[in-house]
Parts: sequence; C-alpha cells; structure tokens
Amino acid sequence: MRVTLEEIAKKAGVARMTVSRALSGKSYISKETEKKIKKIADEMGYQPNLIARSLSIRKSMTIGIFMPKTKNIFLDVYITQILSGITDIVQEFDYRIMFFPYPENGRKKGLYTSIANSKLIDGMVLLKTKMDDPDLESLASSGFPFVCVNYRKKDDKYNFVDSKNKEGARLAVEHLVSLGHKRIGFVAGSPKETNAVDRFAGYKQVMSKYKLETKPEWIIDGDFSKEKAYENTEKLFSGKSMPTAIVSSDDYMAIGVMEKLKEHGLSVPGDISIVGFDDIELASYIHPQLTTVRQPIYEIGKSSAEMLLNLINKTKNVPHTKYLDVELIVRGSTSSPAKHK
Amino acid sequence: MRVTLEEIAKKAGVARMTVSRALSGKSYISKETEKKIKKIADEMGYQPNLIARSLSIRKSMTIGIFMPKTKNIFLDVYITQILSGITDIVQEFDYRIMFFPYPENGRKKGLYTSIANSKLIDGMVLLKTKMDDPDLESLASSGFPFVCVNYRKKDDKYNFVDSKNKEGARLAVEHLVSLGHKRIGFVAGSPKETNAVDRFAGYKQVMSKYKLETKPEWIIDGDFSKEKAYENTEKLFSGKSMPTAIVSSDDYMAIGVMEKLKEHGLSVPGDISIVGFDDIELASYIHPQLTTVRQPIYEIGKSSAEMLLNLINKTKNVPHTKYLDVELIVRGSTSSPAKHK
DNA sequence: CTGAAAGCGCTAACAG
DNA sequence: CTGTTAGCGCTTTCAG
Repeated sequence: MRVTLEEIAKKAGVARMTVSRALSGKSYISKETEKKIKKIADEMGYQPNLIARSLSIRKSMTIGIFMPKTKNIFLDVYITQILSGITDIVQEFDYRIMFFPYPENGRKKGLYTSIANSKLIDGMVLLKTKMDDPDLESLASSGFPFVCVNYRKKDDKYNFVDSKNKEGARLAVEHLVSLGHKRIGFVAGSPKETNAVDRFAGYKQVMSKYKLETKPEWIIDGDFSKEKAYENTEKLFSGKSMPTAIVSSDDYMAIGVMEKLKEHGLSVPGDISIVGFDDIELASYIHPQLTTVRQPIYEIGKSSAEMLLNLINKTKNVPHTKYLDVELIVRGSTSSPAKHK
Repeated sequence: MRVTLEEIAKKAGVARMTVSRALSGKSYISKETEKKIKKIADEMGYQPNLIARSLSIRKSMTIGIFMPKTKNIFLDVYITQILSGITDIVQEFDYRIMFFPYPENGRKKGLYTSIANSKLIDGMVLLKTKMDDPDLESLASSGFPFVCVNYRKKDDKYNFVDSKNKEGARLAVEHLVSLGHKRIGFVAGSPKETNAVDRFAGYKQVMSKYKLETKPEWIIDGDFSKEKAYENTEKLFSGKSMPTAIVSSDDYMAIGVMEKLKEHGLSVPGDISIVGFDDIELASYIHPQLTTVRQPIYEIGKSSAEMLLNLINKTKNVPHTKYLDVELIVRGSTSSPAKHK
C-alpha cells in the first residue's frame, strides 16, 4: 500500500495535520518535529497524493491546451513551437500541462466549460480558435481563466496574444512593391481565423494605398493547408492575367503554391515572386529559400502562458491583450519582376 | 457555486448515490427516476468533478508522457509525430494526456516513481530514454504501467515499442554497397540510446559482411544533433582518406553533414552519397532529396499507446515488446561513387 | 506550536 | 431498485 500522511503520523507519534504542516513548510512548526517528520517521510518514500490535494485545495495546478485535431495536429510546426513556449513558462511555476485535442468538426458541445467545470485544470490556452467557435462566448462569460493564441477580439472578457498580422502583411506587400511589382496576388488562410483575416486586410490596405488592382482571380483560397493552396493555385492558369508576385498567409501554403508553379514550368522568383508568413524551419531549406514574415511563435507561446498564469493567480491587473512584433526576412524567393512581362 | 451531486439529489428528492447511478448508467435504476434525474442534471448544467471522481475510484484516466526537454523539444519532428500517434489512440479510450518534459541534465531524482505515486496518471510513455537512465530500473520494478518508445531491453519488466533499427541500418549500407561504394562512413546518434547503438551495429555488421574497412576517422559523432553532426563532419577533412558515402543515424544529422560538405565544395551525391534515417518531412524538401530509412514514427506512437492502455487495464497477457518495420526510401542523395576517385 | 473535526465531491459496499 | 455509511488522502478551520 502507498504511504499516506496518516502512516507517517502514526510512526512519528503526531497528528496527520502536523505531518502535513511539516512537509508543506507553510506553517509554524518546531524545527525539531519538522526534522523528525521529514526524516520519516523520506525513509518511507512519501509522495503526496496530488489528486487528493487538488480536491482539497480546489486547484489542479494544471493548465489545459486546446487545439483542433487536424490530420497533422502536432506535425504542424506552428503549433509545436507554441507548445514549446507554453511549456517553458508553465513549468517554471510548477504547473502541469494537459492536452485537449478536439475533432475539427463535430466537437462535443460546450467542451470548454465542461472541462473547466470538471476541475481538471485551472485555466486554458486556446490554439487556432475560429471566429465562429460556438463555445467561446460562454467560456468568456464564465470568468474561467483562458487565453486565445493568435486571435483577436475587442472585448474585455477576452484575453489573447497575437502578432501584428496586419503589419506583417503590409511589410510583405511593401517589399514586393518596392521591387517593382504591381500585379500581386494573395493566398488566404482560413476566413474563420482572425489572423488570416488581418493578413488579408493588410494586403488590401497596401494594394489600395498604391492604387494597385486586387483581381479576384489572383486571390487563392488556401485555408492554411498546403494541399489546398497547391490545388487552388491551378486557377491562376485559367485566368486572363497572371500576377508577378504572391503573398501567402503562411509558409506551408507558399510551398504548396511554389510546387504548383514549378509543375507548370514557372520559376520562382524568375516568373513569380513569393512571400510567406511565419518563417518555419522549412522556409530556409526549400529552393529557392523563402522570403517570409517572421512571427515570434515561440514567444507567443511564452506570452500566452504568462498571461494565463497571471489570470489564474490574479496577481494584479493583468493586461489581457498583447501584440508581438513581426519581421520581414528577405531570402531568395523574391526579386524584381521579369522584364519581358 | 458549482452544482454537485448533492444539489441534484435534493432537487430530485433522492439520495446522492441515486443520482450518481443515474448519471453513470452503470447500475440498475428505474427508467423513470433515471430520466427525471438526467433532466434535472441537464437543466442545472451538471459536470462531474473529475478530480473527486479520480480520488474515489483511484484512477486518473490520464497517461503521462515523459521526454527530455532539449532546446528543441517539440520542434523535433520525431517527437511530435509520436505524440500524434499516442493522442489518437488514447483519446479513443477517453484517457487524457499530461506532459512531463524534464531537463536533460539534472532531472529530479526519482521523477518517474514520484509522479507514479502522485496518482496523477495511470501509466506513462517514456520518450528518448537513455540506457543509463538512473530511475528506469526502479520504475520497472515498481510494477507501474509504462512503455518505452524506441528503446529496447531484454527484460520482462520492461515494455517497449521499437523499430527494426539494425535492419534499417543494414538496408542503408546494403544499398550503398550495391551502388558500388566501399568506403562508407557513419554518423552515430547518442551512444546512450539503444536505437542509436542498434543502427551502429547494423552498419558494422554489413561492413564486415563485405569485408569493408570501418576506419575510425570515418565515424562521426553526432549525438542526434544536427549542429554536432555539422561540426564534427569537419574531421573528415583532416583525415588521410575520405569516404565515398555516409550513413547517418537520423535525417537531421544527415542534413548537418550535407551542409558541411557543401561548405567544403563537395557535392552530394557527386562526391559523397548520403543516407539518412527517419524520413522526416524535411528529407524530401532539401536538395538533393534525401535517401533515407523510413521509420513508421506515427505508428510507433500508436502502438506504444495501445500497449500502455492494455498494461493499465490488464485486459489479457499483453505482449510487452513490439518491433515495427522500416523501409528504405531511395531519393537523390545517393548514387554510384564518382569514377575519378 | 499542535491537535481534532470537518469537508472537498465522488463512488464502493452493504443493507433494505 | 434505492438509501446509508464510510472513505479516497489531503487541507482548512478552529481550539487549545
């Protein structure tokens, strides 16, 4: 049988409570008994039952991470980098991590609040939140601590960490414009994610600033999927005119686009320049290396964890909004447009 | 306040236990009261306190995943693919997942058993286990359910899922030999991981089978790190002779080696052929595409989860050992050795 | 500084 | 079929 406080108490000839106090060290205890008890606990190999403790103190010391479970789930570098950041922070404060991947479609209704009420976790981080998520509003109203990652909503009930997506897209387009491009296409991410919407907005903003046309036939629906981007790029070849450059809402889709272009015998950047978003590891391994907007993904993970822990422990008036900087990384996939066009 | 069994019981005019039974559906209850209770529970938005349940039934319905926390941790595709496999299986059986990344050096002594005794988890999966892990033996002796991934030990107390590493290395070398190579080098993984040791053994086996020399100067210490492999490849250039081909214990290191060779003006496979191990996503994006031994990483994750759940629920005599097949994927990084050498 | 009593919210076990 | 009692192992609270 496992050793409990009770058994240590017996052996030490004291009350259970005294043992608890001696071991937690959060209360006045004579040095003597403390030492004695600690020694006995050590000898017996005592390890507190953390479930029992959680029940008693009404805290699980655990945070939950929620994310849609796509074909890729963890394979997606974006998510794994965020996890890495979250983990690093959370462990510092002795919190544990529980994972809640949910089916992308047909998720159990009220998942967030039901897990929140289960007392399994003290707070949650939401990854890849969709704007039409049916459970988000009730979570926000419930007051349960949570942070959305790369999501944005002007509402005091919402807490989030996002990067400057709009600015990122602007940097990308400005870069292309400065190279002399005028016909610039765009690969859109999921229309249900605020960061995709923001990037699109940034693109349109700069285009209109320079009075450049944004033809619908140059807008590719990619939904943050390399495969979709690859397929839908086909449509460029049935249109009347081709763009000389394309901004993609993420690197994976940019790669999908490049594959399709290559298949049609076009060269990057010779025929078409491409800019990605994220700066995933792959970006510098493909040929040509991808010019992209770097998001500090790992930092986003860290920030979201910090925010969540502050929310949980209400240390002070926690800012519940944070935007991180992005940066344009120029590599080989962009150049001035071909003269002959 | 949160709604508990007690409150539902009051409202329904029955005992707490009756409510528990009605909701769990695991006991005889009149259809009538069951329906009534369920309705009330629903209206009140009841969600069981899972912590309390765990304490009572003495099961957490959670498994733990342990892994060394390197600079990369999740960024490592190998680990993330395994996680993906584990997640898919575990969720099917309504188990939850908790993460325990630990510092690679200076891990708290007795971590496994202390977590095991904390009752937070019902079983654990160990990733990247080192052969000299000081806590493994006591875990194995404790009888607590656990499975090692890509680890191998002839001992009934140990459970593991591994791939046929030795055979994989053999396939790689045989491939090179069949192309005509005789001077074949090797990039070793961590000498503390059985899979690295096995791959090395497979390499040496085939080399000696064909009476080929394995010069120490052709053996590169990579420790499963791309950076180390990159650096240590330098030593090839101070030796008297160069290999015409190199087998690497994983793809990342193979990439590191290729970078170094390229830096010295050597071409792959023109001057030196390279074979990797794992078949990570990057392998087919680099130039030239990497010939490699594919490990079914995702499947390994699934198998380990299945094994663990069987161990936890002792459904039957669980086999506690499993070896998965590997496969040689031939791509552009290998060719016949250059004539002029 | 230490102890006793009570309770966190659930379920197992035994009555009825 | 339903209720009662007891207990999971810890901490909080209140006495002393």
